[in-house]
Amino acid sequence: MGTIFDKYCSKEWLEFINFHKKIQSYPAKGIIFKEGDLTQGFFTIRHGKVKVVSEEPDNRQRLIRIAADDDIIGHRGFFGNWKYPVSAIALTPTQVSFLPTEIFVQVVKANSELSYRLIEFFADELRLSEEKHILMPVKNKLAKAILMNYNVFGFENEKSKKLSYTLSRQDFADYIGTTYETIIRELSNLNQSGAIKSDGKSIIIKNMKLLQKLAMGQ
Amino acid sequence: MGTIFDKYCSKEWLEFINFHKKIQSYPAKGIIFKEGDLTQGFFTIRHGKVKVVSEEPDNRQRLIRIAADDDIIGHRGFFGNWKYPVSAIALTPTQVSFLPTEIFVQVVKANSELSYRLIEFFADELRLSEEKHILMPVKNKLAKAILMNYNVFGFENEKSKKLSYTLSRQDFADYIGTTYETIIRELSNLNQSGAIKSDGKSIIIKNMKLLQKLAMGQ
DNA sequence: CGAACAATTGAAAAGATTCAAGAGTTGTGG
DNA sequence: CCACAACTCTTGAATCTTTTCAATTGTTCG
Repeated sequence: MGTIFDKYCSKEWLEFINFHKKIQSYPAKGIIFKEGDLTQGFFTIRHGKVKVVSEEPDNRQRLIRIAADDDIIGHRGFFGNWKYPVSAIALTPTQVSFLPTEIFVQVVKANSELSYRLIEFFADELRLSEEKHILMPVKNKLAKAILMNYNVFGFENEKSKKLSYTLSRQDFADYIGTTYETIIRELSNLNQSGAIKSDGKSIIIKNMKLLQKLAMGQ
Repeated sequence: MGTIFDKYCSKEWLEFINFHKKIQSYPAKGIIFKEGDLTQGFFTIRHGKVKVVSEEPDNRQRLIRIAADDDIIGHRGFFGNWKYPVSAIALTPTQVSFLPTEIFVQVVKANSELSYRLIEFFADELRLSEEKHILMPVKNKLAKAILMNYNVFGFENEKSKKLSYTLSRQDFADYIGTTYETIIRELSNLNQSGAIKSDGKSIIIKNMKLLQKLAMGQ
């Protein structure tokens, strides 16, 4: 466990990081950073749940990613034109560690193990992003999105199999690239096929195997 | 100009690379590496034109990327489960430099400037991939695809404004995620609006401004 | 030349969007 | 603590875009 820094920096550099990092808190719906802002730094989530979104030309929102404890956010603002290409918004009350850009760059350039892992991290993000291009009916994409919701946020408890935090219909729609009406209809489809039980806002996973099958496009 | 190695490795390491690299040639439609194969190494294109594709569950093809002289290919096979997640296929007769995996990893770990640039490269690839998720009608996506075709392969000559190599209807369809019939229909749309002139297989860009506007979703 | 492949067009069908109207939830101020 | 506003969720019907299937023409290469 722990963040990528904890795992791949030497003790000395970790102290350097701890000296420079700032702890910041945000309420639900709080904006951690905003698309278009100059890249100030790099964030790791201490605890909380966050969505990363991007504003579309047609002022639709696109949900890029969700993140939870120990995940990093803000990395897309690095290495390019040094503006955040996306916004990060807290879904629940969230506490983050903030590391200023120049400190981060210094740490990366000095820790070859860390920079090697960062290549790996970006390569994984790239793979995930490419996977989203696979063409499937909304039903299958939704199954995939629910599994992502589970993978990142987990269950409330093992027994209930209820997601600890369920994305809104609109968030699912923004992730998949469809409308919330369509999400609602497909959600009730998944209900009928017994894959899930959607109870008001929250979702209970009834048949994980089926959901995984659907997510693979079958 | 030159490859990422030429630009960011010391002279000594470049000699090391030159000692270990192998020059390989492929005819048009030749397979440079195949999805699912264990990652053998890393390629830079000496000259030629290449498409990177992935096989879908529904045995459709997805076109991930096109690449030309000095571009790198095969990098998606690194840093994960060490299998190529995609195939690379020559579009025209192509010559590549091949660098075995272990040599590449050795070079990356020893050249911090190179590894920093590789993070940058992957971050750019990620940005490009994310951009493809933006929802647009096929017409606009096609405009974007034609511009990509231009950006990577350029014109035959500045005067004619004819693409030096035009992707097939099927390739455009595989890139955008639609059918070739739809591409044909939208291509004739772009013809009528005066953005392009499609002359048999090849495309002439008539109105670059209009094409760029469409590509931005307007 | 002829076979294989690439491009084109039309018509019917499928899937998703849009618009519209209403029900259920949640949070806040009086 | 209730009431009202704001927000989220749900359902139905018409419409639109794209796909699918089918038939045909054009092009290229051995």
